[in-house]
Amino acid sequence: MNVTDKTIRHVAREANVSVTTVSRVMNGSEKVSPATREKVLKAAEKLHFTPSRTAIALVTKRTRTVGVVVPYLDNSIFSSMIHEIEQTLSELGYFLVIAVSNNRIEEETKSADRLLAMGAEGLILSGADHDAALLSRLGVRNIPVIFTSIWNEAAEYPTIGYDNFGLARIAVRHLEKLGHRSIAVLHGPSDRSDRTRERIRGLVEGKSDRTTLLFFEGEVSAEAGARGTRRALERSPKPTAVIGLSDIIALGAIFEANRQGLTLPADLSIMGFDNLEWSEECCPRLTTLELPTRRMARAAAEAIVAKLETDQPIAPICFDGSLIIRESTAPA
Amino acid sequence: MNVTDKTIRHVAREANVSVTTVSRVMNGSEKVSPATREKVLKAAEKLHFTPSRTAIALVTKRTRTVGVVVPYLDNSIFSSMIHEIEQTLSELGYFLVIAVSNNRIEEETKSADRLLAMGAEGLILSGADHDAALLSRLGVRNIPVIFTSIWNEAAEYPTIGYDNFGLARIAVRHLEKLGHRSIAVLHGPSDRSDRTRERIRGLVEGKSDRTTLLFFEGEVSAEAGARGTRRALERSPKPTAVIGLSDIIALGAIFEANRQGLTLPADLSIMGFDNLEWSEECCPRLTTLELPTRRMARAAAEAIVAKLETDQPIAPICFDGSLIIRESTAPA
DNA sequence: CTGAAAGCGCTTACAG
DNA sequence: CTGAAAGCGCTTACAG
Repeated sequence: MNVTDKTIRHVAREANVSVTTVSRVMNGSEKVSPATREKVLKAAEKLHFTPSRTAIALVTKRTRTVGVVVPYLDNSIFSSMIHEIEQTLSELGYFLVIAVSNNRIEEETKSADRLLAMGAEGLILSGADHDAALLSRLGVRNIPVIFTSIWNEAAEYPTIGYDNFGLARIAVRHLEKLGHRSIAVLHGPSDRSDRTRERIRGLVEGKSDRTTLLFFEGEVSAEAGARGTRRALERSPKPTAVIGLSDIIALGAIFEANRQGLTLPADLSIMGFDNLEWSEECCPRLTTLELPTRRMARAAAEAIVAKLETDQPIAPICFDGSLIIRESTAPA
Repeated sequence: MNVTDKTIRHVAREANVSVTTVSRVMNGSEKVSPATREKVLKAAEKLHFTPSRTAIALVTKRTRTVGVVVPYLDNSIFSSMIHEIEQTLSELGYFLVIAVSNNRIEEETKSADRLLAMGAEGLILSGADHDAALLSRLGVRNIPVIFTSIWNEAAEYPTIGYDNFGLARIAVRHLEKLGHRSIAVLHGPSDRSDRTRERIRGLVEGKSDRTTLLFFEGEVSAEAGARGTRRALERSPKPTAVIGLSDIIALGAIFEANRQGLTLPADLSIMGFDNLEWSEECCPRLTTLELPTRRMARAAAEAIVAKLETDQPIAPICFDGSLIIRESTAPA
């Protein structure tokens, strides 16, 4: 890509062979004599030759690039998901391009188009809820797509994720088992996230008739968690437990409870969703639902590459999450 | 890039002009009659034509892509930095590719090479401390580079960042003004981060002779912050204040202090560095040094594009940070 | 096992 | 204002 960059022709000249032969060596073709291969390799090394990805992309119509758009980057499990995807793709000889949607459909659509423009041959998206126009464009162009962080066999594209509904049901049952009958639920924008909607549904359908759920919607942030907790504690009777549908929201709840001078978890049980890096470390240590982020990320990356390489259909996968009981929840 | 994708030739045929003319229209050249331009635009739209970035890159030797490698993605200011860089580049018609180094020189080198392989024409790196071989490779290829998050006029490449030394000095003086004479400093791996070293130097050179600094090194995480605090509180006399050289470390300190039943900030003052999104919300609200991340990110992106477009030399910039005094620090 | 030639989808002198 | 032709750096039939 640079003036000083050597081309395949320089190598050919240096090794006294044709560019065809150089190309074959660079691509590990068998049909080259060991001696010739040696010569070419030596010449390539001597000239610091790196094949032009651009030229290769133009002729092969392959970029070996996959795109992923995530709702958030900070204070979320998405950064570890990206890390795992990148690692897996890298092992498979692929590149990753990423974009952030802030959980907004329009931003996601713009981001996805941008990633496509950057050469993404396949896309990994969060959730199953997307702009219809985007989906149809992807369909027309025949772009492999995987929906992650969700499990939905009826979705337009294969989902590789986990069962938000079932996990939320586990959460509410844990709280009920401890005797909680009035629970505040702090969650992000439900109209913009099917994962959130699924969790809410799991809570609602998983709870017993004697349990009351109070919902507070806000952003996915500690600030929103604190605010939701404040509003929840103004109710009477006060809820005895709060569940944040993301750990960062639960963290805000802890902050607010501390600020109000409550003793945790005696005065208020708090649960999260994610199991972020600091969740075990916070005070009290956070009871939460661990999501199978890394396994999911790896599986998604592998599946999309398999699809790209051998046109193998993508098999939907539902990974298990797990309840991690720590110190932030106690009997009501 | 796809079978169904139209090429410039299809458009030319549809509009009854040459590919040269289509190219000119797509590039907004003046030398096209309005009527012809109209015809071409109509044809392009009708065929859903999108020029192949790959082909354009091959012939122009320009990818309009810049790469940035950051030490971390989660629990850090780097995600907002990336967001701002991406936005700026996007406004300027450029693309962003990113990679994470985990603050390790070797990973950074690998990442940088990967970004270059992906077509990055310029690189934004954190700090001024990098693999010599990488730097020389960048020099040979004449790749524009900017070092961020640091200020160092003697660096091999222009720095667009802030004065970690000066900011740390402000921090220690704030604590001293409150009467603290024994201060625990919790920081990340100093051998891997010149930014950390600068901050430590600022603390050491900024403090008065009567103040004692106790250093505890660990990862950049809440867990490490908690562990460092634990060890610090085993000392006698106990430090009356702790400063985490990142907010996430300070958060760990808060967790640990809470766990030990301390009353904050009366029993222990805690300060951070970053001003993350939740720093104002935590309990007690965190006194910290706000870093000019967004301004810095925008300036870096603009500078590297200017360099790429007009070969304008990159002017180093030092942005101001600021001390934000909140509730986590009190008189000793 | 090796190479000459065509072609991927564009841009850019050059000529008119 | 418009177009024919060469060429960017590779790969891939095809021929030998």
